[in-house]
This record gives sequence, C-alpha cells and structure tokens, in this order.
Amino acid sequence: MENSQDESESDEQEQFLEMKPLWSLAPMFPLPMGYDVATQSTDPMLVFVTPFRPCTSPEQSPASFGQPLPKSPIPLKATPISAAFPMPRHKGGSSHDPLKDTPMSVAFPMPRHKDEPSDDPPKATPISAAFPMPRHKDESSDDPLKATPVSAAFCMPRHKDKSSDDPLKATPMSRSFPIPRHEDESSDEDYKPFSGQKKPTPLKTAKRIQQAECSNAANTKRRSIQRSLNKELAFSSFLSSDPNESVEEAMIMFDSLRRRILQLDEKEDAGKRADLKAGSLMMQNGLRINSSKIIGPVPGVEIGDIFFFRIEMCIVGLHAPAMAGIDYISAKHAGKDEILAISIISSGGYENDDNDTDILVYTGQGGNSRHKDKHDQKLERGNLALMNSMKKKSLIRVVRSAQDPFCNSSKIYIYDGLYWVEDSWTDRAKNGFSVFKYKLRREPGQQDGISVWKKTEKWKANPVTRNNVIRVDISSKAEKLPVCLVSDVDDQKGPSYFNYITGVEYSRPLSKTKPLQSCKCPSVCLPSDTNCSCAQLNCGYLPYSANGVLVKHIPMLYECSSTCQCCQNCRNRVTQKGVNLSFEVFWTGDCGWGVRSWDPIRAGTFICEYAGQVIDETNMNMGDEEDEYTFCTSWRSDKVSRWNLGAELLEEKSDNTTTENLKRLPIVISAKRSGNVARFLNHSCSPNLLWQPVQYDHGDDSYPHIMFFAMKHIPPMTELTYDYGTIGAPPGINGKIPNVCKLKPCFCGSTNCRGSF
DNA sequence: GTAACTTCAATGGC
DNA sequence: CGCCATTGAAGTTA
Repeated sequence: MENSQDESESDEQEQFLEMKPLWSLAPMFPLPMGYDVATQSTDPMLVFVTPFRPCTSPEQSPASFGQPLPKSPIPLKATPISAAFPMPRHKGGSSHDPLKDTPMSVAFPMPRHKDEPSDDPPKATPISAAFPMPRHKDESSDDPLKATPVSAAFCMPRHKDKSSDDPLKATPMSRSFPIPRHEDESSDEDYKPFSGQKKPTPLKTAKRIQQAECSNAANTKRRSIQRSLNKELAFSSFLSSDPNESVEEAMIMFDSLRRRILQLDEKEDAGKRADLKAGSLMMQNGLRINSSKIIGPVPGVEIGDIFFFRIEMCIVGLHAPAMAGIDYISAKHAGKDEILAISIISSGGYENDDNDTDILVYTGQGGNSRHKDKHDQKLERGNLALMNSMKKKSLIRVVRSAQDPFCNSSKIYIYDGLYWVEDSWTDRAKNGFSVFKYKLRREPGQQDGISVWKKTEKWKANPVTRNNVIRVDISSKAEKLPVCLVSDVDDQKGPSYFNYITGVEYSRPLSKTKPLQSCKCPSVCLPSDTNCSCAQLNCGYLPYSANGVLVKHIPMLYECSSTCQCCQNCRNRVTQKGVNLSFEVFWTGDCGWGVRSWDPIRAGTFICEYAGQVIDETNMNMGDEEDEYTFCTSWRSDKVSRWNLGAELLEEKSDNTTTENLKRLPIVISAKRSGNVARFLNHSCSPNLLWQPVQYDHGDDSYPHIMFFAMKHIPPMTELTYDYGTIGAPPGINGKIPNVCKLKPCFCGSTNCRGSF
C-alpha cells in the first residue's frame, strides 16, 4: 500500500513472478521515494482470520489497455476555490458583484428562530455552547469580533432573552459564537426535542399540550418516540478549528444519530423518518455549521461532496430550506434592497441530459402544490431571488441530484460548485400553467463535480471505456464486479504479482470452543423480535439497518450463520455476501497504489474484507517479515469511537464500552502473497474507512473477519483509506521484527496529519 | 400513492 | 419601529 510499492522489492517479487504467470504483468518498478522497503512495516490493525475461501485462480482476463488519459491521477479533493470567499465574478459585472460590495454582509448570521430550544429544553440545550468555533478566513473584516471569526461557526442555541447582547444588532458576527447559556435551562418540563409538536415556546404551552394530545390520539398506531441528547457527550463534539473537520464531524454525527434512531425505533416497531428526527435534534441543539447564509462556497464543503438527505445540507449550511429548492438571502440581511439567490437544488425533473454538465436549466418554484390548486408561478421568493441574481450576475451554489444506485427509492445530492444565471424565461408546464425557467452556467475553473459521475456511470456499464486501463479485472472474476487496475500516469504497469483471493486462509485449525451462533427466526430476523439470539449477541440489536448499513461499531459483530434458520435475505447477512462495489486500483503517486470506487458510498456501507493468509502473532518469527501488506489490530484510530458519537448521544449515560472494550486481537493477516483489494488500501490520518471484526462462519473470536466499512459518505473516485500505523505496535511484534517501529512518512494531506505512521 | 414531517421568510399584532 | 408569535410556502422520504 503506501509508498513502498510493490515494485520496490524486486528480489522477492521476482520470485513470485516466476512462479505464477497469471497476471504478472507487473514486473517490478523503481521504488518510489527511496524508501527501504524492507523496513516498512505496517502494523496495524487487527486481524484475523476466517474461514477460507478458495483462492481464485487466475485466469486472466484479457487486459485491455486504454488510451492515455490526461494525467491528474487523483482528483484531489483539495478545497477548490477559495474556501472561504466567493469567487470573483467572471467576465463583466464585476462591479455589481455583490460580494465585493458587501463582503461581510454575506456573513451575517441569520435571524434566529424564536423558539430555540433554549427556553425550554432543560435537557437539550447546552451543548454547543461551548464549542470553539472553527474559523476560516474571512476574518479580515474589521469586525470587532475579531477573535472568533465568524460565520463558520456553529450556531448555537440561543436564548432569547438576553437581548441586550443580542448579537444581531450590534455585531452580527457574534451571533455565530457559541454562547453558553445558563439560565433558563431549567424549564418546566422535560422537553424532548422531537416530540411530535413543533418547538414549543413558553407562551404556547397550552397550545402545545393540546397539539400533543391531538397528535398522540392520531398516532396511536405509529408512535412517535421522543429522544433527547446527552449533553455531556455532545460537548465533546465539533471541536475542530478546521472547517473541513467540522463539516465532517457534523455529517458523521448526523448519520450516526440517524442510524441509531432508526435502530431504536424499529425495535419498537415505530420507525419512520429517522432523518428528520436526527436532523431536528441537531438543529435544536445548535449542532450545525455555517448557519449564516453566504454567497459563494461554504467553508468545509467541497465540490463533489455528496449528501443522502436534504437535512444534511441544512446542517452544514450548504442549503438551508428543509424543502424548498431555492435558498436566498433576504434583503434585510444582505444589506441590500433585493433578495439574492444563494443556492439551488436540482432534483432532476427537468435536467437536460446533454452531456453538457456546465449548463443547467432550472425550473422555478411554486404553483405545483399537491394539496392546493395549481396555478401560474409568481415572481416572488426564490423565483424573484434568481431573477435578481441574474441581474447582478451573482454566483449561486448548485446541488444536483442522481439516483442512488443501491436504493431505487432514494436520491443522492451532489454539490457541483458555483453557477450564475445566464438567461431566464417563462415556459408552460405540462399541467398548462406557466413556470419560470433559468439557464445557469457553471463558473469555469472549478474542480469536477457531477461530471465525475457521468464518467463513472459509463465505466460501470463498460469498464473498457475507462482510459488507461492496465487490467480490466485483477480479481479474475473472483469478485462479483470487476476490480479494474488503472494508471493515469505513464510507466506504471501494475503492482507485482499476488494471488487474488476474496477471503482469509488459515494456516492452522481454529479453536472450536465456542459454538456457532444460530437463531431460530423464521424467514428473516426482525428488529422487533427480542428472541432473536443473533440480535442478542450484537448488544441487543440487529447491527445493520434494513438497507445493509452498519449502525454502530461494536467490539464483535455476529452475522447470522449457516446454522441459523433465517434465509439468505436476512438483513443480518451482509459482509458474508461479499463486495458489492465497483472498485479500481490506481496509481496515486506518492502513496503507491490505492483503491477508489466508481460508486457513491453511503456511511456505514460494507466495503470489503481484509483478505489474506492468517498468521498467528505468537507464531510470527523473523521469517514472517511484516510489510505493507500486513494487517494487525494494534492501532485503533480515535475516529472510530467518534463514529459512534451520535449513537452514544442518545444513550442515557455514556457507556464507552464499545470502544473501551476493544481488545487487541492476536490475529495478523498477510496479504503479501494472496489478498484482495484491501491490500492496496492506503493509510490516512483522516480516513474514510474503519474496520470491524465480524463473525459468521466459525466460533473462534480471536480470529474474526476484518471487514471495512465506510465512516462517511464517499463520492465516486475518492480514495478509500483507513488509519493504521506503527504507533502502538504490539511489543511482541516489536521484539521479533526489527524495523517494525520505523515510521513511514505520511502523505495523506489532512490537516491533522501526524506526519508519519 | 399517500401521509407525515421540516425550516425559514414574511406577516401581523402589540 | 422593534419584538415575537403565527402563518404559509416549499418538497422529501418511506
């Protein structure tokens, strides 16, 4: 994986090569950066073994060679544009550029919402108040607030009374500061954020109760479960000063909450709209970012970032309205006499499907309510804002949507950067009423967004259309989908030879002390069935959501086994069914070969197993040299525990058992001679994958399968990485293997990079 | 196909 | 005018 590439070790490799022809295409190559390969060791994670899977044999698939591609091997996700400020307009118009005129204004905090939680929720409140805020560059302003900049900051729950210091008036910026509140935290009731009613305000108590009663009566059958956050835990979140990290944390927290709420609700047979529950819980607790509306890029959100729910874009400040497709800044807050559009979401209804991804024809809003009479669209609200933006040549963020390839009923939203309105006219909708149309053009010079999707969709349909393919399928059909080997850089022929297998191979028998789990559930295991013995093993819940995503990281995950009575469609069988994504192994440059996916990946999705030969740590000797193709469990990233944070916020008390109980396992897996795509996963200090021990085919818990899952939503063509390193390498290994502690320089590029691993 | 749900800007009362 | 409670608009999700 990382740096030292295969190529480095020539000697050994040659031997391998000789033995197997297969796809030996890849002879060795010069070492990339001069590392001494021999010393590289990875040390890391846990490991273990599992049942075996036959090694696949190698019949090679015909390698196809593509033509040279432009080089930019990796679409870096650097933050494009200036992360902080809106870009200068392009051609004419600069003078009108709203941005220039009033830069600050864009950063104004939005008006608060009256009923912020503060008043009532004794429980809900505090949280955010303590967060430091992330800063970003706009500080420039002369704003007195200097200290903490701005907008980027989290919005906190505010309190209404304290008016005097009300930020609004005096210094707009300040609003975004977290302000701890004390007083009224205690309100009379035990408010739970997501009760059926809307946010209560004290004065409305009577009405609220009334509403609640009504709604309870109406909902006898589908109970709405109230949940609240554990404040103490919430404190620890969002501490980063880096907008990218803050956004990441908010997104991770949201989905963790959402998955856990769904899991809890399903157990009580009341699951519904967990996205809204998680979202409003965060909003009401001030756990959101970039709440001040701004024109231009949103700090921490990059072009190409994907979202699976509308409310996610609201939480990170990309697009505030919960439903409306056009977000705009009101005249008052913009300090102007007109409202201006700041972002739109194209849901796909009118998408012109030319391959021209720089143009978007967008339909205005309104006139199409299902509950009221249809009518002509009016030039007001979003429609008016877009018209004003056209006149001012003001930039607008555009979010496009695509069908989720793994879920027919859902959509994925892709942030595609800045556009400006070039033209507008009225048109006649199918229902006969008139609608506004706006032609938007993408600002040139931005990194790829939706255009990446067009390419990957084509490649998925036919991998040969991918340029610079070295081999169409290095798995030789061992995987359900081809694993493409590509290099957008000349001179790379491929990694040295290895045998592609999809699982682990054991060198000695596993302990049979513990019987295989076997539930008696008929058909499929159900979340509400408290008798399911498999659910009991997994801390009392089915570990996956209905769509197969991992809910929480747990010490050991037990999937249903061959002795369970449930069928293959049971939701508790996920990793045992193998890889489901279209991967490509590509040349990264500094980090050697890496892995990325042509599919968009939702947080919690199963990625792949760490396949290889299981070596018992205690049996390792000098001959078993640790190298970059070795997996062990010594290093655990703290990000893994943070991945569970949202879920833990819902618990009555914080039991850190999940993460604390993780013990190092004796298993060590070597993927040097045999392995799968996982052997090419690189290290990153800011990883997007985590590994989870999983058992389904044997009872030896010291040697579980090591399964990788996505920690966040991962756009197509983004490198997949996990955090591993030598820090914390087991003493046993250190003693036996020289050089194991030698750190390798890290090129992950994340802001919190440790520099080496 | 329907039901249930959200946030925010605008409005209107005091 | 300022404050704030209420209303209406917008569409997504399962």
